[in-house]
Amino acid sequence: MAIATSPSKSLEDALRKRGVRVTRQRAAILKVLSGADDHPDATELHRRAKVIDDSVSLATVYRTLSVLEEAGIVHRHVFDGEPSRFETADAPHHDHIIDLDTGDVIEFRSREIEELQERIARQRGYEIVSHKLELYCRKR
Amino acid sequence: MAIATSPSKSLEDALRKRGVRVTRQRAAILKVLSGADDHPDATELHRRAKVIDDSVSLATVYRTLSVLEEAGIVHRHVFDGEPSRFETADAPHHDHIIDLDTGDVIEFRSREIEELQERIARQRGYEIVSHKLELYCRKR
DNA sequence: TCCCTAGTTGCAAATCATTCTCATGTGCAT
DNA sequence: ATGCACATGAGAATGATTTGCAACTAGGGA
Repeated sequence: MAIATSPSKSLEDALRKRGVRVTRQRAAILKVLSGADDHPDATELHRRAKVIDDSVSLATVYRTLSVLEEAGIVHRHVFDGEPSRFETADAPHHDHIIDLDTGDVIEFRSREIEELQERIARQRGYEIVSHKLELYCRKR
Repeated sequence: MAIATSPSKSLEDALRKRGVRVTRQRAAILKVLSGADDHPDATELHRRAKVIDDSVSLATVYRTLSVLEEAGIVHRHVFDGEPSRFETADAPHHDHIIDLDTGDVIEFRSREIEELQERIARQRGYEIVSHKLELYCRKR
């Protein structure tokens, strides 16, 4: 018989394995994060987490997001002029198109660009720790 | 005899031509901006502008930067976790390497990446309004 | 299962960058 | 030189995020 492990449960295990305590509020936030298919910000995550556990405070949402980011479980995206948005780090690396009219975020991936970046940094004597490629766009 | 037009004087003319008033404080900020070879933030620009004209307030620095940005005379860069930085828009378009250890900003340019971005956006039915490519790096 | 304690939390106050309000001042077309 | 639409300084307001602190609790060990 297969073990039905929900995505947030396996994230909880991953956290415990790293010595991070899985509290009631962290579990709620994890569940929300792994169920999200968009790129919510802290306030929105707070709103959603409260549905699961009304006691979760906004401060804890922020604290938890930092913890999860450091654990490599979520990625933070800072788009121009808006609060940070978050997504689980399970998907392979990708960059973003931000629809300026709707705020929608479309993910894309380009191995070619990635390689060019690598080459550029190397030429200048640097190694890339992280990078950000955002296309602020409008429908044609 | 050649007319010695300082970089900030020609910026002043460009502004007046666009119907933007060149006030004492705007002139000071323009002089600082055109003399800067780094990427200062508003507070740093305020510090420098006060040397020229002690009356310049931080609020006016912010207001002026917005005006200059809209006039296309300066570019604003929002790097992760730090206040916005500014530079005059005279140099051709370029992207940035941010040295994570020193905060230094190195400019670079890649026509190939630019074209790839263009293609990616187009494929998704978008046209690029602006884009951001930042490489957060460490010396190798 | 119960305990203990280092790690967590909620709340509110604090920070930080940036914007806004408003009364006063001034660039510049006429 | 003059007027007035636009600018400015000072400080309060805003919005996102962080922090101080006293009360709580996860989860390893007895």
